[in-house]
Amino acid sequence: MPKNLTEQKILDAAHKLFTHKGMNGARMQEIADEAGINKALLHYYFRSKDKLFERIFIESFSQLVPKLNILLDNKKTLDEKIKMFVNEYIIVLQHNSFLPLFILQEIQRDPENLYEKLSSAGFDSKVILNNLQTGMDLPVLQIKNLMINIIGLCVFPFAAKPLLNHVFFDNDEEAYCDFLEERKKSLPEFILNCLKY
Amino acid sequence: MPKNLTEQKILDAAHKLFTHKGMNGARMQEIADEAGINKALLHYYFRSKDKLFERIFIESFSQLVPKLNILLDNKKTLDEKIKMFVNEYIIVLQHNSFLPLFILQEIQRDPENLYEKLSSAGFDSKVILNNLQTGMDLPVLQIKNLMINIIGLCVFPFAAKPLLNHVFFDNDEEAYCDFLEERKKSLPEFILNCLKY
DNA sequence: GTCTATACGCAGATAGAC
DNA sequence: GTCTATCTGCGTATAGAC
Repeated sequence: MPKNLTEQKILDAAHKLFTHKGMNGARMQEIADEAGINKALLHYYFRSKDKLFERIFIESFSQLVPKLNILLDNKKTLDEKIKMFVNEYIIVLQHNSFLPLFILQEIQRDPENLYEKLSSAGFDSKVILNNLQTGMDLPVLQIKNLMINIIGLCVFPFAAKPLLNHVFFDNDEEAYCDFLEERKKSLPEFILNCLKY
Repeated sequence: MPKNLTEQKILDAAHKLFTHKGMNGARMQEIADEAGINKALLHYYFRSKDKLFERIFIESFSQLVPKLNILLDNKKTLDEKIKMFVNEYIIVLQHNSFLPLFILQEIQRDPENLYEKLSSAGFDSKVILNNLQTGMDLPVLQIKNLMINIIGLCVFPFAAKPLLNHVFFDNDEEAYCDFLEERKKSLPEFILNCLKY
């Protein structure tokens, strides 16, 4: 819980603007307006745009990292892992529609920075890959492929949402929500089917 | 073929910078440097940054649109359509690694603008959906789901490339190329498997 | 066509009153 | 803590010489 109300208003406004427009697209003035305060106050609380962005970005992407570790839970079968992972991953994204594109932009803008954050958030791809491999008995490359497929399938409908919603659902927001809701169930089936051959 | 060499050098430079950094991230000075010419010359040839960007963006994304119409070719079976589409789509992306994120950023930055361009490039989702539906006998929602899956699976490895290459291939560029090459074959199988149940 | 020099505006950041 | 006013630098764009 943040110290006071102003700080929280700034964080909320910054979250909205940064996730919608990215680091380069968002303006400090816009953030101040959105928060209903003055530009100078932003700097009083967070010193610089970089620092404010850093704060928002870490808070946002950190929500996703723990979900990856669902794939490590040895008490579950592969089926259960995938179902639970997809479900929880999509739930986070439903509450943060702009997160995927936000992260993708950062992947491009400053990859080195992101690797460090991933590590310090407790992500280790080798552990996950090893774990999956002992449970599945497939070549490593196929496991990598599978992970990329799973994540891509979760992420893409959000990253491309404005376009997909227009093309496939005539910009009907509710229809798109239904579509995502349905997808939480159908996607694990889609993925698991591919593994049965 | 452009009128002269300078114009071509500018277009090449602009293409590189815009696709790597997006409209907001790219700087006119950088583009001029990359082209080995002066900033003023950019404006002499293209008047404004907006106009230059417009030119590059249309040229880039137009390469992808025609590929979507592969799905309309009634001389092919569904299997063949999907195989050919995935293959050709990925080939374009291999020659334009930054295209996916470039387009995703534009989806966010100015969606309205993009819809118009899609239409004028000859894209009509309803025609494609209708065509697929008569061939497949599935509910419309499932067809939409399928299309989103196919495109997402093609696009994601490129949109997230810098991160995926680091996490799964230790930044070995060649390994990542091999992975994409292999994927051109395995992806259609992955998708078609899901449809056989 | 291509350059140098410069105008102009905007965005991030600071100074200082309250 | 919060404001107004202001500085500084950068990025786009233009003027004008060659």
